[in-house]
Amino acid sequence: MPTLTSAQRRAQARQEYDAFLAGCPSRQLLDRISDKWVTLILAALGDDDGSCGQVAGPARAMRYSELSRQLAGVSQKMLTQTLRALERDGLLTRTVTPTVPVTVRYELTDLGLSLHQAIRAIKSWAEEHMDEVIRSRETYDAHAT
Amino acid sequence: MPTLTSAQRRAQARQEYDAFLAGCPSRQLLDRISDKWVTLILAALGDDDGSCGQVAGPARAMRYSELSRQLAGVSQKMLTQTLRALERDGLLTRTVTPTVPVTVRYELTDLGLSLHQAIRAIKSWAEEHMDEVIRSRETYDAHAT
DNA sequence: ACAGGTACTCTCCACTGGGAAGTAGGCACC
DNA sequence: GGTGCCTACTTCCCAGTGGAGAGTACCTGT
Repeated sequence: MPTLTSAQRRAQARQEYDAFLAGCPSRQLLDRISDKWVTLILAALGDDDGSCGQVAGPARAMRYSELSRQLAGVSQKMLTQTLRALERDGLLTRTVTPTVPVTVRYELTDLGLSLHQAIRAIKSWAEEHMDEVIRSRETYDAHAT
Repeated sequence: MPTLTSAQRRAQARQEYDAFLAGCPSRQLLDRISDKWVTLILAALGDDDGSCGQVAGPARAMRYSELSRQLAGVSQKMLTQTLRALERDGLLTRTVTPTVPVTVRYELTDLGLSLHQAIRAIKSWAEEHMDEVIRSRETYDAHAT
């Protein structure tokens, strides 16, 4: 085989890279936090409100229905799925209390709390710079027209 | 209409929330950085290698093909799309030089660089705690079996 | 006995992102 | 001089992911 097409070369590179990717912990975490609902749940449980400074409250532990209400955009499927994933990763604990209707409480672990701190940094950035981003979008769109 | 079903109430809550959501800058940003490729491009351009401590290099500006190589997992479609979005948001600049085959250079703006700093915090967290997460997953899976 | 609440699960569907191939347009080799 | 290659994309098609909404199990109050 004399020459490889660029497509072939790219495919090969990707394969090597994927193999390397699978073994990279940081990348795995990135896939985890690159999930909209993960960050929102972290924010909701991490005492600061997850809803832009309105429904505040230092609620450290929350019930399924509370989370569902606070993150109103989430589908029940994704809420359950995401909570399970976070529990699996040791970021929160799930406690079932066999009360009248069962009560399930979700609470951040120390690990989850520490990740929440990192996410707060992103949130601060957003609050500080989001207006710049929005202005940039406006001028960009204006030029594009 | 005497009673609303819980489904109806939920639907209503979601609508109000969505309307409010649209006006929330932090949430908009969250949608932006909750994109796998956005963070990876930020990492690649932000001088520290985006590839787990291997292909290091303080390359501040990169060409399309360089990015494509370094983030080998990305499809060309998504790379283009993501770069355009980041340019629109004022996080990076796109410079076309009409050389023999056109050369396009992408470079972080100060704004992009500052976001990169925040993302580094997440990266540090990952490097510090990812082994705990992995261990948690293993024990969780073991119990589930 | 029947509506209601909690914490889910299930099914269907629309949209998103991936893969691969195509495009423009200029050089370069034969 | 035509075939082929380079970069930086765009386009098309398809599979997988997430959302909407209904269904489930179990108990309670009236």
